[in-house]
Amino acid sequence: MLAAREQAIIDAVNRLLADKGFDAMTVDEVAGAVGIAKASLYKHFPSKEDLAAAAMAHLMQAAQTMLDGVDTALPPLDKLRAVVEWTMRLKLSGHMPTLPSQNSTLRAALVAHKGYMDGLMDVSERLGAWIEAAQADASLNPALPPIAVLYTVFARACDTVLEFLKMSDGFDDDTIIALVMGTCFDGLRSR
Amino acid sequence: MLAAREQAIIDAVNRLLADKGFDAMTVDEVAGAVGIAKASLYKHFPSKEDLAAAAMAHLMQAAQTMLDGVDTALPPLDKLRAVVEWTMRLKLSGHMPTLPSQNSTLRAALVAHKGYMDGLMDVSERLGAWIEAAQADASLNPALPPIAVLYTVFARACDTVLEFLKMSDGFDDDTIIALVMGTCFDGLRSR
DNA sequence: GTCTATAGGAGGATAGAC
DNA sequence: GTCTATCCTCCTATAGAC
Repeated sequence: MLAAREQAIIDAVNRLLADKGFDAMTVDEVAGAVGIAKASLYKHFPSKEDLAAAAMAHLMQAAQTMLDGVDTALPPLDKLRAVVEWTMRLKLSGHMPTLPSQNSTLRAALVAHKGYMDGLMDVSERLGAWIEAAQADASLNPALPPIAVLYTVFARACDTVLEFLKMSDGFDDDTIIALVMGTCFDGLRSR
Repeated sequence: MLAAREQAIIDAVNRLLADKGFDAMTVDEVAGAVGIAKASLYKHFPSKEDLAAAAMAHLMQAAQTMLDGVDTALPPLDKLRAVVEWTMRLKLSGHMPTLPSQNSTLRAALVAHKGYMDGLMDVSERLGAWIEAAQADASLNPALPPIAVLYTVFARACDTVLEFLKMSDGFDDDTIIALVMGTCFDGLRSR
């Protein structure tokens, strides 16, 4: 009941963060989307930053669930492909919250949020293991530092190419996914 | 004299936009950085959005100058590499202004700014010609729609991987450039 | 064109009743 | 825990003197 309400709040924050970003999102809008008063919102979450942190923690949970669902029999490179595709579909469908990387009070709220940090660590470690496995079987370029690969995967969540291609009509979501998956794993050059 | 002052304003805006982004940048900060009163600023530029548009127009001019300087004897793919490298070095050095892509009043100011739009068109067309030439000689993957390649090049200006790698110490700028140039053109997979 | 001073409004957060 | 009403700070923009 209380959990259900808080989940509704987090869902609204997720949508608004994906739509307009943290700065443009107002607490009034969140309250309006949930259908409660702003003061009630502040009984559940003490600040706007905490709202965003809760949404990001929820995103990490979703990521963990997705990782759990990846077929363990797949070659490691294909596991990574599945993750990148999931990330991009989330973004294309308007469910990927975006945060400004420069805002320091926001970063403070994020690192203070145990659920978010634990989720992020877990996701990073599991992806890191797949990356190293993919480099060990030489399907992934072994010359790349694993951390650079990890960040490149994470960056698909912020990729402006997706929205640009979505606006320049003529591409449906599947085509966009195929294109950006191609440039991500195979690069721009001919093979 | 007036031009010099306006150039100083634009330089300050450029730095602040690169540092904190449009929303976090305040007009007071811009005035303070230039060393004039806020009201004086508004005699030169009628709104905060116009400040940003002027900065972006200046960026387009810089891009055009850079394109002029690219050796015409280079193969088209290497011309594109030079552009991507220039973009990333600008970002790493803190001179790449970043604008929120969702802000509608800001977009209106941008499309209303003739200098910016003309510069953007010119840059896009010249890059487009290089992209098609690189696909014609098969150095660039001919299966990719040129517009997708163009956006992928533009996106290097917003790439979060650069700042992430810069923060996770152990990489200097040249190493970061080499890594991201590699993933951009050659992809994550082994060749 | 520069300044000081201020209008005007948006938005995060809170008081206090129920 | 929900509401209404309000506080207060910050920020864009302008008025008006010099």
